[in-house]
Amino acid sequence: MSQASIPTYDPGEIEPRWQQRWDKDGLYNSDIDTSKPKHYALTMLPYPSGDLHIGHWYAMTPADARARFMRMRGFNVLFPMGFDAFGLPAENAAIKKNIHPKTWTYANIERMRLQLKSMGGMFDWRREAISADPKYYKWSQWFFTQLYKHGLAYRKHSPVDWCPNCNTTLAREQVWGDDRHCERCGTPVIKKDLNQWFFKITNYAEELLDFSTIDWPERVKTLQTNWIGKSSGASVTFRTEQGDPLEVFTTRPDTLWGVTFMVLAPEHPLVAKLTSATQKSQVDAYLAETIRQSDIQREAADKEKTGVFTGGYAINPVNGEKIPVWIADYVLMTYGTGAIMAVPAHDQRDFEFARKFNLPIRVVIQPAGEAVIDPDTMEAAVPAKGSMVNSGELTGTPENKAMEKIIAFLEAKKAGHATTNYRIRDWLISRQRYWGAPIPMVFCDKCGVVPVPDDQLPVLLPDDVEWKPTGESPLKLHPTWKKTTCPQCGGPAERETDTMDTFMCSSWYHLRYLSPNYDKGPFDPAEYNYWAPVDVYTGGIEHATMHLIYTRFFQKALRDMGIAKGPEPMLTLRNQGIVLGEDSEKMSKSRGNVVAPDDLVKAYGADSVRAYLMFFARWDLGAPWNKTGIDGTVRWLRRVWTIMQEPSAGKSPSVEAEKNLRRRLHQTLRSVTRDFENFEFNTIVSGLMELLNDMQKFRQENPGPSKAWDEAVDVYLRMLAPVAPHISEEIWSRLGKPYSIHTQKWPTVDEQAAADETITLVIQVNGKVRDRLIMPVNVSEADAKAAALANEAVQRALDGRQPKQVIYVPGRLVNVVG
RNA sequence: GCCGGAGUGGCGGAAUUGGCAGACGCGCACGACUCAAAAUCGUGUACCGUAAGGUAUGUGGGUUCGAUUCCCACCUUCGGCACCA
Repeated sequence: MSQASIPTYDPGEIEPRWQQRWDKDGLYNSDIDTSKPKHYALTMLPYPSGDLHIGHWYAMTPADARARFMRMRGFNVLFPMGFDAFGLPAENAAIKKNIHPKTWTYANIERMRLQLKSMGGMFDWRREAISADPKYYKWSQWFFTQLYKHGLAYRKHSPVDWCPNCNTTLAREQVWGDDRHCERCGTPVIKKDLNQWFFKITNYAEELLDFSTIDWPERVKTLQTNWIGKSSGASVTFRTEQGDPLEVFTTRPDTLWGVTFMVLAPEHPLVAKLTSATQKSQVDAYLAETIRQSDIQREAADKEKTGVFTGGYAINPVNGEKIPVWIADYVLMTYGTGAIMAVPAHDQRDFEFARKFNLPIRVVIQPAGEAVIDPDTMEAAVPAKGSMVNSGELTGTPENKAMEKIIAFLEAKKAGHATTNYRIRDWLISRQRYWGAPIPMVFCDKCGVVPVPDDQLPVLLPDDVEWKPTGESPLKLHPTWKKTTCPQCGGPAERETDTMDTFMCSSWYHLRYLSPNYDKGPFDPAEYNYWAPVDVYTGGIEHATMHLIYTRFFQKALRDMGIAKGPEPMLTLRNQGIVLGEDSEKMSKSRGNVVAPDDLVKAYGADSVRAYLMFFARWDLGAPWNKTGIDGTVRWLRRVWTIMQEPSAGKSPSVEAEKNLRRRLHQTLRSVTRDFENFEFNTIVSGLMELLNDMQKFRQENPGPSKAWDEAVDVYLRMLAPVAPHISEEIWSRLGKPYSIHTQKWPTVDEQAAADETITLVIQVNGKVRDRLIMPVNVSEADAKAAALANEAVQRALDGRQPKQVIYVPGRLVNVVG
């Protein structure tokens, strides 16, 4: 057989053929097998938007390669796939094209499933779960009622964020940026007062800060930590003149003697009672103005302070002083207690307010050794670092004792105590949209709010609905759907007409994958006990303070309700970056810079696309797409194709040549193995490219039969298999090796073969490289130093000077200092 | 303002623990094959310099025999948070 008899590499023929074979053989079915360690690998489930995007490929193919690697390493790997099928885009597309959201969604799923299959992934499709499927959302609803029964779901009338474009409320996590825009569509949100369902994620604020049992990226942990926003301080209770308790939260209770006024949020419940007759018209005018302004205007940090005096006073519990109470919109009702004690000497915001309204300023913290601060001439609040002064019986307390002493003082006076505040708010779960899981609650005039009993779940989403948005839940406008009977008393009742945030569905999908058809519970306990938790989770960082915080909350809630075990749902998390368009901008249809994976597969084959996506950027960073770059991986796979299949004929290699080949082979195996473990996909491919270059050179010089060559081909194909599953399977089969390459063992590094026999000894003078010498690996220190000192380039660089010192790093270098 | 990521050739990037900076690939240039082109193969490719050599990992310092790597102070950029008490 000559080279001419090796057919041309034709991925278009090879790839579908193997995909069908694997499918037919159930090669990627994962079943419980207690004889093997399990490995649950998961990528964030896609939304069925219509077409598989290059971003999906970028997320999924390296994850698939790693799952395959783990399988070859002897793990029983589960790598499932499904669809986050509820959500707004379905409704929006349906409105635009006048098709039912369900039709649109399921047609897209069909399409995307085929596209996913073209990737050659090792998905176990028997485990596919679709969140819009009643047998799925039955359990989303069941979880809702469970949370309700355990006091973790509640309904509250409050001001909430509303997206006027999406026509629905949003959770705080789904409102982004300076201009407080909707995370989905970018429209700035407005406030509305509505009765909405919430999940008590705040109950878990403290526990969510604990990442000690999981291996997650620092970035995600930081984002979540910032989001949770823990601050420690004290709760201090002032009293109004009328005797009402007026509680504030402060991180600096040691500045209590510096309080010269108090400020309430305009919405604070005590405002009306505190307002004096003379101030009433001013207060009312301010309240009216505040309501008129948007949140964005109100919360702009650079805005000049505004506010009015209520005419009322409060008593400072530490010294009995009577201090004026103001209202101002820089105090937010949504944080702390909606009231603050103002310490203008040591807080810049309070300082600005005091200067503007001529309120007194009193310094109560004095830095050691600095000039005494004059409140009349100071131009900004001074940092409260130093000993307490002007603070009654606590005057003189040093900084490091201040907190401890003031807390004890407050507790003794029963005026306050140490406490912690969190920025995170409860998760608003209600959505005024059609294409979601109905919230399974019933309102009865007699019995109040009643959860739908388990045996009446799921509460089915009706198909015959006017799903165009009106600002009201489409289910509310359905003529009959909401009418029901009370599960408790049997009397007439109405259903909740809001649907759930789709992040509810995605909070537990990793559990549904385990047994998507199980009907006695959300998941089959046998499957759960074997597979859970997720070992490796991969996806985008944009979910750091949405999905990734919700799903952690969900796991903790399930654990506390006795439904699941363990504190965390996903043990290891890795984020991929973003593939930008060739113009370095985010890919979008309107920019016309979208790269379509289908076209790439058609032009180059899935294996080349997979390899290129792993190779072209650091996976965690992403990069702009480069059209010509893929030629590199295409050429590489073509060369693999011919070199691996070239029959042996001619001169056989020397023992030395074989030894060198094996050394390179096993060194590469070592690095590729390590890189797979570390999610360093780009160097896996470059390592394989380098080895191929070496193998090609070897083969050009030694085309004859060789055991080492056969070994190299065998090991090379195994290493290639996770990256390029089709071509490796095809060559493997054409070489007459047993089906399937994907069930073969990952090769073991022969450390002896991988060991270097010679080293390149770097010869430096004063840290600058002057020469490189090939030396035996076991060269003695004396010999290495002697060789360096005798070196011509070293002598030239020394220029007659005597070496002061000679540094020897075994196996690496000699540095002559002189 | 606070927190975090990232700054290395024309481009994407590589460099176990502080020890050969620029692997691998793209692009480019030249050459081979070809009537020609594509494909393929080969050679070269950080910068300055004819060379010896010198200069280079965002900037400026420091530690060290030796720094892309460690420390300090900055700059740029991306992301998050922010009148959060």
